[in-house]
Amino acid sequence: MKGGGGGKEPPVEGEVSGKRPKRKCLQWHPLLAKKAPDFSEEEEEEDEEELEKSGAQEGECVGIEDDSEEYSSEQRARRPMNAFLLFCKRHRSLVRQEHPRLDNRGATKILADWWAVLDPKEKQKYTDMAKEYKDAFMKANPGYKWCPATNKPVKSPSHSVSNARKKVWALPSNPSKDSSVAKKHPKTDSTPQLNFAMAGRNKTLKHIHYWSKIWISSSSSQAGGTDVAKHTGKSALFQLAEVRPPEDLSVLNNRADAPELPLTTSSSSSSSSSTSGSTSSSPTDATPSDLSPCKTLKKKKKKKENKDSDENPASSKKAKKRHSPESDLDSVMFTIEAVAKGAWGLEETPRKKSHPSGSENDSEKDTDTQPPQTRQEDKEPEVKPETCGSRKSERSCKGALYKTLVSEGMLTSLRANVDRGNALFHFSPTILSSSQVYPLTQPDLYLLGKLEEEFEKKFNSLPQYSPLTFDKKSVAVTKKKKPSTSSPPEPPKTCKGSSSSQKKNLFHKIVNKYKHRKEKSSAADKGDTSTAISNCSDISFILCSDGKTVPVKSGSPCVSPSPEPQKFLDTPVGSQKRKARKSKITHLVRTADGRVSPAEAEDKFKNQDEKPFTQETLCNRGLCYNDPRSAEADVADASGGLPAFFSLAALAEVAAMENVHRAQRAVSIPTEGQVKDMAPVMISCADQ
DNA sequence: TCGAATGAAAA
DNA sequence: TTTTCATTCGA
Repeated sequence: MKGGGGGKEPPVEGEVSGKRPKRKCLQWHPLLAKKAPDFSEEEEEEDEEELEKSGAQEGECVGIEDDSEEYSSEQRARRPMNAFLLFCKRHRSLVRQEHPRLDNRGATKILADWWAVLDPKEKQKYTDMAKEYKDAFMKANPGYKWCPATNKPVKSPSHSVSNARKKVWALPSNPSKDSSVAKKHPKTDSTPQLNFAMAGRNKTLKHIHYWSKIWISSSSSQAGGTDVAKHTGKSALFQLAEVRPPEDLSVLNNRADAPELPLTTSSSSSSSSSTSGSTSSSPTDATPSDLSPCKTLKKKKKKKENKDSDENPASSKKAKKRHSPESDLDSVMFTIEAVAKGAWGLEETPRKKSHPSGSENDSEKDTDTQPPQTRQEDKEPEVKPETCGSRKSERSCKGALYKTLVSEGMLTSLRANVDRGNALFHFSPTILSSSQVYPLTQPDLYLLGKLEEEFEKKFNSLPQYSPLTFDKKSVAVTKKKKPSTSSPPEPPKTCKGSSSSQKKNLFHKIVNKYKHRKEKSSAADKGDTSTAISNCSDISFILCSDGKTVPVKSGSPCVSPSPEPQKFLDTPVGSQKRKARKSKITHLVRTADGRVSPAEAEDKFKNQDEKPFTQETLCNRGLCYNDPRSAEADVADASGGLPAFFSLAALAEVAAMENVHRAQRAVSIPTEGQVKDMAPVMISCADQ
């Protein structure tokens, strides 16, 4: 089953261990941000050690292992997945199920098709999730750079950066070196140390805290959170518990007054958008930890270039650097406090869970099954917070929480996740094991587990469409796209000439791409012939001259921006995207008079061939595909002579509102039937 | 290790 | 404007 999709990273990674897996970046985990166990077991162990160290030592950095150094250096968090990737992750298995023989590439194509067809609303869900994910990530890793840039830090494996090790959490900061980066970070060892100091469990806690909030908030907002919410709350408690260090505790005490959780705020906002921005500007400025994640290496070029120099983190600058650990602690403290006050609970509002919880008493229901203990525990969660005020209590709380979790089944789930390894955030066994050794307490683990679960739940909550559905939809779209192969577009690519080699690669890629497409398309065609699109969403988006889009229901009349032919936005063009720059690619659309611009036409025409369905079909179905990407679709229309509308996914919503205003000019969109009659309207991206 | 997709960020 | 890299995993 689905398992296919699932992945199976683990095995591979393990092997890789020797080499680095492809991914140099560690997978980012909300909690651990850095520690992902991507690497081999050994690495994992190292990680553990690191963790331990950090945790235990907290301040100290001890280089544990040399290896670790490398490791550490590499330890960059992996960049967060974007909406599409989330979508792929969620649906790849389905695709594979349907098309067992299909390789990932093929699956990816299909997914792309699905994505293209995906209802904007649905897409938005993924987008939101991605955003949330990213925001959280950024918070966790303030200085994170997607691309190390030039960097290259990449260090060759050989060299080790002793510092790196230390850093572990810290900065991997950027080793980077790049000027830009470097500037930001202080770089020096000292820095690392600082970070390091923070690190350890504090950091971990921080992350946890952060995530808890985020998820909680989100969960609350979303339905997903039912149980989760509740759990989350607990998790908060856990956090408290974790803060075992007397210091922390003391802090707590001090902080008693802390108002609400700052994090909370942020988290809430996260949904909106502020996050990243806030982050950067955030008071703490935490830049510090940037992990330069990606820096990775990957690229060959870079590697060669290399790195050595890079290594050093030289960056001196660092004005920002720092993120004070304190701040982190503070946040934790706040959280704790809040928890103690019970605020947390409020926030969480785990109400959903409340049902159950509601019982705590009610819990019995669930618990019936379970041992009596469970019940007690259930209650505890809520109660605990208060209790937790002091250390002792905390511990007790932990225990209680732990129990609770167990009783609730969290534990199980956690394990399950681990086993699966598919969780959105992978908890590697390492972590688990580490937990034992490591300062992380079971509760911590649970907490993590919860978070993960929450995350996963969210992830799971994302709609997952049945292949059939997509097939139907996609079929139409797909066909359109795939056909393109016939003519080699241009390879577009304007490559700057960057390196000839690159060009070659590019060229090669393109060629292959085409090949695949052809194959694929053919295959696809075979497979699905049906064109039923019934499922398709009926909403289309029209791009306004100003670039905004207006959503329209196929059935209902709409306004179009201007009668004039517009250009299409640069929106990406399906698979072709990579081939040609969006901007370069012209989508053609039909103007009112039905003409299509030549260039555009070419591309489209290519596609046309294959596309079986005409607009009618679509229209009939009530759908108008306008995939931005699939210019082809347009083309198809062209061929069909039917008008096509382009739907813009994401932005549409927002734009829509505005557009509406503009509607005056807009031309109403014809219904299917109308459409037929009407000449197709092209929408141009450019205002011109 | 590449590739296939999309998307976000960086150079 | 172009390049990287995030996920997945067969080839």
